[in-house]
Amino acid sequence: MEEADNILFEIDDYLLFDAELEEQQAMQRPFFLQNSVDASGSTTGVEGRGESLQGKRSSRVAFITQSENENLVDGYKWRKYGKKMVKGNPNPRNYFRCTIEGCCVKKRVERMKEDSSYVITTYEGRHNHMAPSELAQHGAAHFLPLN
DNA sequence: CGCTTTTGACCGGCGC
DNA sequence: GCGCCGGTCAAAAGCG
Repeated sequence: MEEADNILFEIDDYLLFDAELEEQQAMQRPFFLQNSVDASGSTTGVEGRGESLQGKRSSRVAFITQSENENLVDGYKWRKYGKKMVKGNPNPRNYFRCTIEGCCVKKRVERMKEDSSYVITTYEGRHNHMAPSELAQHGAAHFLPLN
């Protein structure tokens, strides 16, 4: 398991926002993940940010991590429900769902086609529950949004 | 025994 | 309507 706490707290933070606010928030801090660094020293950057999802309730954010292991620890528990080869990428895409009952957050994980040492993780939706105990033990409140 | 992963089937949207 | 494509289902297998 790769340690990537700096990044993942930010992701968790982001997912607490409403979809309606997403575009506005993204504009105000377009590179809020840019300088996050995981324990191995890899620097990551935002892949996508709050593109307009008019009409849809989901929020979506993707980020890139240079990592051998694509199973990054983000404090949530996920169940894999699919795997697909997508066009133009020799690497498979994996689909996960949050295991908490009633929580419809999904994520997909795939390696970059240009450089397969990078992992792209895309989160979709908002958790309807707090993050599990590990985050709480670290004082997750510290990372909650200011509003 | 209760979960998770695996994997091909299935499905719906979209372009032609 | 048909086929491609991305996303999801679900049965079976795997695992602690």
